[in-house]
Amino acid sequence: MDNNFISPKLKKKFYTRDVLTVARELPGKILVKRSDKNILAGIIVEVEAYDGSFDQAAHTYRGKTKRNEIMFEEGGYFYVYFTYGAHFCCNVVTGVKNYGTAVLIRAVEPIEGIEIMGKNRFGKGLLNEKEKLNLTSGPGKICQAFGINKKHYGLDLSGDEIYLLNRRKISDDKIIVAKRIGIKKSIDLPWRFYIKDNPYVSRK
DNA sequence: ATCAAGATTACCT
DNA sequence: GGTAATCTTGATA
Repeated sequence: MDNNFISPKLKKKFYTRDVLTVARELPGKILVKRSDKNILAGIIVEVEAYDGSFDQAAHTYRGKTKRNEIMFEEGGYFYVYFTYGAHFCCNVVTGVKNYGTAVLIRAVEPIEGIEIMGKNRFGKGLLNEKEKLNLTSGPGKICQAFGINKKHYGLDLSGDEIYLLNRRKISDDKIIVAKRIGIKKSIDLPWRFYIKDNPYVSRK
């Protein structure tokens, strides 16, 4: 096991800042999911910011509902939603209470528990190169590989089940800033951040 | 009660 | 490149 795992867990303070600040710093951090049976982990390589105060693509744009209520809490909670009849997507809530902001985790590079992720995604632990690249290169894929679902809605990221670990910040010249993917409103906001040339990024 | 849309993915040509 | 699959949610009546 490499020294990624001695990195400290990101604390409340990290998440309670402005959503774009947090989104910019998330690539390079490590997503961890722990259970009594195993540890799954991956380096975040792609994210998108959502801000309900004026961003029409955000789930919080039209106010609080049962589905999005956790996004109106202060930063540091896990927002999981279900979409297209098939996929869960996971987010990190940011900002202060009542802001309605979060960062969607769109892709990670798997580093721990790859065999279990393979079983969750493809029903087998031994993967070829193509399958490995397809493990967690999209928001729905991450949740399937990590076994993230509705049960994890609203988890506190300072707890022990799901959390992020710090790592050195990725330098600006290695972060690509782009328009977000898969939305039909507020499409021009440059709120997607991903690591340059990383093969696990969902799309160029 | 009904309905349309969706922060996607896998599979097709 | 394009599109079917699939069902929860939120909006409207």
